[in-house]
Amino acid sequence: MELSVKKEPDKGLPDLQGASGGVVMRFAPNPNGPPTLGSARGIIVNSEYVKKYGGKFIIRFDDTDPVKKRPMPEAYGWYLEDCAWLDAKPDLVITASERIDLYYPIVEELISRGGAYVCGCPQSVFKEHKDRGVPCEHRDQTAEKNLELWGQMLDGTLAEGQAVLRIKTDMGHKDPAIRDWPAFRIVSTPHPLVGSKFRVWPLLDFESAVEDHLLGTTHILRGKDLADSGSRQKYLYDYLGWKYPQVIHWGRIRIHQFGSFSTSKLRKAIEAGEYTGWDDPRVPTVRAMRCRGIQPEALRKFMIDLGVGETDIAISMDSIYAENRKLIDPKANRYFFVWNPVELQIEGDVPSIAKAPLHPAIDRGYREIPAKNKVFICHSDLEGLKIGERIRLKDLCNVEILSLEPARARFEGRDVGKRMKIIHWAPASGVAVKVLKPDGIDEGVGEAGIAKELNQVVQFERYGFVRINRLGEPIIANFAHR
RNA sequence: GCUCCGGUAGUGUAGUCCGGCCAAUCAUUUCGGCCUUUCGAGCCGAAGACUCGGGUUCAAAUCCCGGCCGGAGCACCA
Repeated sequence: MELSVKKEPDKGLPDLQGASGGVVMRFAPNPNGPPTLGSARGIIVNSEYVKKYGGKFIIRFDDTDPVKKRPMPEAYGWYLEDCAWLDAKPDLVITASERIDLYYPIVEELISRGGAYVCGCPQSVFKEHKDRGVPCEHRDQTAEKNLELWGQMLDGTLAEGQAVLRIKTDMGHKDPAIRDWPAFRIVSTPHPLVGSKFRVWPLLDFESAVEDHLLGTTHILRGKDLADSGSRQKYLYDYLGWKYPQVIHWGRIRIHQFGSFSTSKLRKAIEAGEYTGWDDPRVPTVRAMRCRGIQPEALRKFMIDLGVGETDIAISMDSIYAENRKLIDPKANRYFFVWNPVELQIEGDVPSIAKAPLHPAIDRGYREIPAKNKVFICHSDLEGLKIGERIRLKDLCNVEILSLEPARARFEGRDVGKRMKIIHWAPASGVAVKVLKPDGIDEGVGEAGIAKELNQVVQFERYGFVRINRLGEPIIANFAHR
């Protein structure tokens, strides 16, 4: 008898076709800034597939535009740093700008096989040809002529803007995006990494296609904005007799809390001083997340759960925060931080030391906070109090409110009462703390023990999780989430 | 204008290829209760979705056609 089998919900990433023998996958950023959350998705999902099937994970810097998307020399290292932090160390790192002379022999081969030609049409003229679907005069040049012109591109006889190398596809192709696409152009601006070593630079479609072949890439994950690239590149693969990798496209990712962002826009805003830097808590970079105490595992889990759908998605940081909270809640020590502090005078026999657990559920010992007849409480807490009300100062004592302005209270015993309103406080001798949040800055005073938590994630009770980033006066913490 | 790709709860996501086990998964979110010397933590419970219209079929989230909505490409950008 056959048992009916309940369909199991798929966990993790969908299977890749033809991946059983291992995969070679790459993430190919242009290093014109540090990785953003969008890059993190590419880094994480590619590396996760390599972990799943075995093989090689490659970081390839597609830095072939010295002008419009000019690379930042520092950014190459930033990518590697963030990859390591994301537990996605590449097996191989290559940089396209250092490999341009690998591409030139391929061009000659292509020209000889009639797959490419040097086109001298001004951009606007060629666009007309493309729109009408008719070849331009250069398309039928002989291979010899093309080789000669290619040589002139390389040796400087032809100036920037005078010629491009095109891949021959089909000028009558029903999709205008596919018609004879440009593969190389002349750029006289020096490249930030290799200077003026090359003057003829490949465009993305060519560089990426050739590198994917050279590196033995088996599977490509790319944004669906590049969906037409495959159709273009297949012509090149056919001329050369290469086998095209499997391709998966995914949609654009937007984040509610950050709106739409691009590396170049961020760069401008930072240069203009709108943000303090690439790790400003208001910015959606991987390093900003790190400084806020977001754990790499949280990012990994989140990105893997997103999967590889082609739909454009608008996600909320809430899900990342929820993942992160599960990870850091058991790890983070608790401290008191009072924002918008106001003084509370307390009459009577207030204990001179409060003994409070570093964690409510896990035994990690205690912190000792000096108290006295004066403490700080939050202005917002004071506003909610009434004269005569009895409340508890957490881990210290109970008090009865005598007056609100100025704030005064009377010691009313140390035993924890049932159903009593509990607020937190900070010692009069506390340290200044400044919390940088995505939506503003909170300043206040915290207990001195915070200074022992440099580079750690802690929870400020009744406030949220923060990462302590700099000691000093004040101590600087970046806000993670509630 | 030409071309391509999508559309499952507020947000994501599984299921769609190979129709029935889907009165649709999981997470997040929101709300309620319990617990708690912080909390948006924990425990328990609830809310909430197949873009629309036709067709095929005993049976459609799943296949076909059309509409609507959304995204992308048509750069000497990546």
